[in-house]
Amino acid sequence: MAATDKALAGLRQMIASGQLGPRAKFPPEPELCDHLGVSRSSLREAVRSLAALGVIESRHGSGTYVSALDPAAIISRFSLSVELIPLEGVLELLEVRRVLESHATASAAARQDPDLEARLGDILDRLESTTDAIEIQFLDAEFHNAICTAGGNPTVTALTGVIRGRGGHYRIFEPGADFDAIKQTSDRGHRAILDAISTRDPAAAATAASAHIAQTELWLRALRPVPRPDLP
Amino acid sequence: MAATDKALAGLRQMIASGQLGPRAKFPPEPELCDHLGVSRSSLREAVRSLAALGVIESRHGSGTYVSALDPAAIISRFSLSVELIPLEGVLELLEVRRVLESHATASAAARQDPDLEARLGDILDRLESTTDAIEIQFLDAEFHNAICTAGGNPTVTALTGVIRGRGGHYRIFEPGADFDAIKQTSDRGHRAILDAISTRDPAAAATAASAHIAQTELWLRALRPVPRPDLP
DNA sequence: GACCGGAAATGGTCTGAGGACTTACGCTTC
DNA sequence: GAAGCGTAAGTCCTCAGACCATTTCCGGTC
Repeated sequence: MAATDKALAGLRQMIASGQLGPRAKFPPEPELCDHLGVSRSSLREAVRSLAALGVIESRHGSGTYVSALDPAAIISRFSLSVELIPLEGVLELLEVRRVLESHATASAAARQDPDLEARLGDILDRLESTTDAIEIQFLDAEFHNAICTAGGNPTVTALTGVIRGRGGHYRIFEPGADFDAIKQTSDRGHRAILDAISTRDPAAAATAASAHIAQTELWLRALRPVPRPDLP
Repeated sequence: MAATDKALAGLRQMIASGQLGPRAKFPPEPELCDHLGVSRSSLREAVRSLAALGVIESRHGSGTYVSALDPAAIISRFSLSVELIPLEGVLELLEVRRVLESHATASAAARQDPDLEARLGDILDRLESTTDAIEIQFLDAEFHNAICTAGGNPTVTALTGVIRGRGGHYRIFEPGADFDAIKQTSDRGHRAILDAISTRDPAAAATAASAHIAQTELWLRALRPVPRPDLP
C-alpha cells in the first residue's frame, strides 16, 4: 500500500476503533510517523485529507485533534466541493434541498413557536422592502435557515444550507427585464410559507416550501445564469 | 495567508473561474508551485485536501486533473467521514435518509418499470431465505439502491447510500434473542414497499419506505449496538 | 503496421533544516 | 497570595533537495 494511503488508513482506524474519541489529541507528528511507518510528508498529506473532510483538526503550535465529529459540521465541509459543481449538478442537488426543506418546514409548522413566527415576519418585512441583490440573498438565507433550525434536525439545516449556498452563486436577482416579476413571485412564496407555519398547517407548509424551491429550480433552468465571482 | 491555504485557494479559483473545467489537466507540480508561490510540500498538501473532497485527482506518472465534478461522486466521498460519526449523529442522518428515500421510492412507484419489479422481487426472495448477516446487509443495500436509482436522481442515490453504509456498521442483524422478530419485521417492510411500487401507488410507497426506515431508527435507538470492525 | 524498449515527463516518498505559533512554567511585582 | 510577564519547551508549518515509481511517448525493430 502506498505510504500516504497507509497513513490515512492508520489515522482513520485510530478513530474508528474508538482508541481516540471526539476532540481527542493525536500523538505528535514524529511519534505518529514512527507508529505508522511513514515519513512526515506522507503523514501530513494524510492529515490534510482528513482535515478537509472535517474529521480531524490541526492547530498550529498546539497539536492535532479529532474533531467533534458533529454531523452538521462535517456536512458543512461539503460546501468547499459543492461550490465547484456545475449548474447541471446543482439542479440535482436542488431536488434534495426541496425534499428536505419541505420536510423541515412541515416540522416547524407542527411546533408552537410564536417567537419563530415573529422573527420570520420581521425578516420578510425587510426582504420585501429591498431590491439589493446581496441583501436579498442574505435575508433569504436567514429566512430558510431559521425555518430549518426550527425543524429540529441540525443535519438537515446544514445540508440545505450547503445547497442553498451553492445556488446563491448564480445571479437570479440581477437587475433585468424579469427582476420585478421574479422578486414578487419569490416574496409571495415566502409569505405562503409563513402563513402555513402561522396556521400550524404542516401539510400546507410542506407544499408551500416545495413549490417555492421548485420555482427556484425553474428559474435556474430557464435563465441558466453564469456563476458570479465571490462576493466581497 | 498561510502557504497551504494560499495554494488551496489558488487551485479552487482555477476551477471556480472556469479556467479549468471538469477533467481538465493541471500544469505539472513545479509549474504550479511557481505560479502559486508556494513550495512543493505545501502545494501537495493542498492537492490532497481537494482530492479528499473529490474535486481533483492525481494520477501517478500522468498528472493532476479536475474530477468530473459529478455531484453523486462528490457526495460518495462523504462516506470517508460519515463512517466515523458516532451513533448519536447517525440517528440524525437517518432522518435525512428516511425523507429522501421516501421521496425516491414514491418516484420509483410513479414509473412504469416491470424490470424493476422483477429485480426487486428476486432480491427479496433471496433476502427472505437467508439468515447470514453479511448477505442480509448486501441484499438490503441492493434493494434500496435499485429503488433509489429508479427514482431518477443520482444525487439522492449517492446520499442515501452513504448514510445506509454508515448504518450498516452497526450490527442489528446479529444472532440473538430478537433476531427472528427483527428479521421478520424487516422482510415484511420490504414486501410492503415492493407491493406499493407494483401497484403504482406513490403515496403508499412513500409511507412504506418511511415506516421501514423509521423502524430501523427505532432498533438503533433501542439496541444501541457498538460499531463492528470492518468486514473482510 | 504491430510490437517493443528506452527516454522523458510526472507524481510519490523520504530526509533534514529552520520558522511560527501555542502552551506551560517560573519569576517578578503588587 | 494573586496577577502579570517573559522565557523555554512543545508542536505544527514551510521550505529545499534528492531519489523512487509510474505513466506516457517516441523511435527502432520485426
